[in-house]
Amino acid sequence: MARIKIEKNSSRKDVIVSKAASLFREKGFKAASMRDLAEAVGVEAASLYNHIKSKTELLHELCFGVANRFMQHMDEVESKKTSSIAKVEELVRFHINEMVNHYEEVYVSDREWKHLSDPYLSNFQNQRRMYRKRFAAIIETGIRNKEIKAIDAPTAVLIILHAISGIESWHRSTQKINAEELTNNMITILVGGLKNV
Amino acid sequence: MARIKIEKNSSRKDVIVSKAASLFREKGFKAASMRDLAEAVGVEAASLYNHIKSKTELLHELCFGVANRFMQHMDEVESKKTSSIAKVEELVRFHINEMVNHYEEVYVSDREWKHLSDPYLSNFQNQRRMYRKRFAAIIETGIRNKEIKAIDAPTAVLIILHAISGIESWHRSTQKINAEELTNNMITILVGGLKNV
DNA sequence: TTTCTTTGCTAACACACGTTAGTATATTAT
DNA sequence: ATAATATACTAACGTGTGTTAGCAAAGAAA
Repeated sequence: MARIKIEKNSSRKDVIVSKAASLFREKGFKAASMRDLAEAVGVEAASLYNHIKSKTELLHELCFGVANRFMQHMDEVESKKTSSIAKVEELVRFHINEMVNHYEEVYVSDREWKHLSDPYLSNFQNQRRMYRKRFAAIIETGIRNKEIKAIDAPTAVLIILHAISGIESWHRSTQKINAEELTNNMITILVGGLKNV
Repeated sequence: MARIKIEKNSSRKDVIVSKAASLFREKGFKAASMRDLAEAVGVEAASLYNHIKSKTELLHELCFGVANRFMQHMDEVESKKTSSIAKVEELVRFHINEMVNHYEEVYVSDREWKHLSDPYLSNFQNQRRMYRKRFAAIIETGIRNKEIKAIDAPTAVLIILHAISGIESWHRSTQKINAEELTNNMITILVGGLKNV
């Protein structure tokens, strides 16, 4: 009888959620079927329901797992007593790091949240909006301090966040530069471009 | 009997393709059903098939329509005798313009091409790869000319293209700055950030 | 008006989907 | 060893999907 193999400190549900992340990333939430997922896990489709409530729950788990990590990091950054530009850089570094090392979950959370349903959907959208506002507020402070160029802060946030999500292409590309180099390049362009000189 | 209303110089198929764009954008290709589309068009689902071959054909139409426009523009830009930085700016302006004025099609082409199937899929992916290579080549020339900062060109392309696709968020946002202002802000950050000073 | 073509309709098909019920088999606790 | 629990299986359900067949009505051409 096939059995889901687990590693230490991880439940069978964790295994399912993780496989779901890579499947949802590859095919999209709607196009990925529970039978696909079952096959990836090595079990029959019905068996999955001993561990999870529904397909949608998997999406919740992924989206809010990612959202909570980002929110918590924002809390930490805001409470620091560093310059605005340093805060921006730390936020950007965190984003890049998440995108490089937790690619599948972050990607899914970013692209597939549309398929959440209320009240989760509204909740998620609010968190996103809030995160971006807080990010923009940091940039605006930097502009007032003359650390940062006088630009439209929401537009800058939009550019930064989407640019980072472009690391998706990096993951797919065959001739990858290494992760550190990628990070440095992105920091140079994104953060360097903001600095007042 | 309901009839698809057409405007001058446009077929009924055009109407369907256009409605498909906004539906695919809103729900995603897989989640949007032909019955949804039929309702948006104002007709029964089966009637659509008097004008189109399949659901997938709609996606082909959208993806390659967009891809061809971008490719043709790249041809034009490459053949000009202007500086590299001017070429980059023109490419960026074109992208922004397309994203602002043909939002739905461009968005769908960008996010839903995964659901194409071979040989269309490979064809589309190749076109994308080529486009990016040609974009990167322009930047590299600019670097050799000392017009542009010494950065990793493919990374720069990745950042630029994804940043622009972030205009999606601008479309969804309630307090939009106007399109011209948005364009100027993006040009400032993206193109300005490349220039060697 | 009559004929031909276009465009719409209803009905239905075959299939893939998420999920549940009921049951068997491992693993863990007593 | 026995009982209890966790996990897997097979079978099937209802639903929604893309699409086709066959027929009706509308518009264009004669």
